[in-house]
Amino acid sequence: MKGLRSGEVAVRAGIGLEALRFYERRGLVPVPPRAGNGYREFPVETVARIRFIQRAQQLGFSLEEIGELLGLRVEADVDCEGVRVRAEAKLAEVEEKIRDLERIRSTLGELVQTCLDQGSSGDCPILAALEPAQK
Amino acid sequence: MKGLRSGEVAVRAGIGLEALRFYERRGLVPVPPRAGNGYREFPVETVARIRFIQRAQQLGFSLEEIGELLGLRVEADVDCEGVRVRAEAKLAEVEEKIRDLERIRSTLGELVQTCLDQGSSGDCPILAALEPAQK
DNA sequence: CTTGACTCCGTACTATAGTGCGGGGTTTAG
DNA sequence: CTAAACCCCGCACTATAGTACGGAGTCAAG
Repeated sequence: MKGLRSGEVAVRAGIGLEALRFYERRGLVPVPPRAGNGYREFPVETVARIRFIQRAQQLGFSLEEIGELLGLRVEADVDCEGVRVRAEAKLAEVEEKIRDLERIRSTLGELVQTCLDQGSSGDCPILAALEPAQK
Repeated sequence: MKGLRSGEVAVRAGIGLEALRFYERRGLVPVPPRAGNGYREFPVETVARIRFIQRAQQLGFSLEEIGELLGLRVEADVDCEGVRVRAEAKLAEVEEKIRDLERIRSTLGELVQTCLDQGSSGDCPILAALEPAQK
């Protein structure tokens, strides 16, 4: 078999044609050889490659980071430690983001509660809280 | 007093000149009158307005949403309920984002742990987990 | 009166992850 | 043989929140 055409790859991986081209330009998907007519002939592994990208994205890695991750998987010898270190860094990032959002959640929750408590008397406590000491 | 000049406003609010122009274009900061020389003369409240924007941003509101929030504060009568409803919606969004990140955190945590457990024997469990059933 | 600081404006660029478009060539089914 | 369906490419555009640039006008000090 000669390989998959772009549309085939896109359908199997569940992405758009344009996204496939985009990944190719970004170097996330190896540039495939061309058939006589200029059509790209993707090796079947390309689909797996794209699924890898999708899963890594779901874990919060950016395309650039995914590129690095893929780069650590060079030739036969995989730099497992490098991968782990990156996963740990991403984990720390995610944890920090969770802390940020928790702070936001509690502030927002308090604001809403205050608003509910006071009923429709006086002025909006939410806007008041956002306002600096009004002149 | 005639009002503040752009640089003055930017310094007091702790933003850049360009950001101020940007907020003005977006309608987040009311278009100020001009002095004879064409310079903008900002009312002092502009600084408070920008601080409002900054705080709302810290709570996760986008500039567009902040625009809506500001719009609810029309004339004398503030639509407190409208504000609360939006705060509640934002709270729900934040909570969902937290849940997403928690899922990510646990997956990432497990991957890292597996990697640490298995030492440097065999292949990288993290990459393996991202890889679909390898051909 | 010149220099430096400040202001104006429109335009373009940054990062992220794609999407959409138009014009062309190719392949396949009827 | 023709028409639909597929493929190619480059370029432009989406959203978000600004930042940067270049040229020009203005203002205050020396």
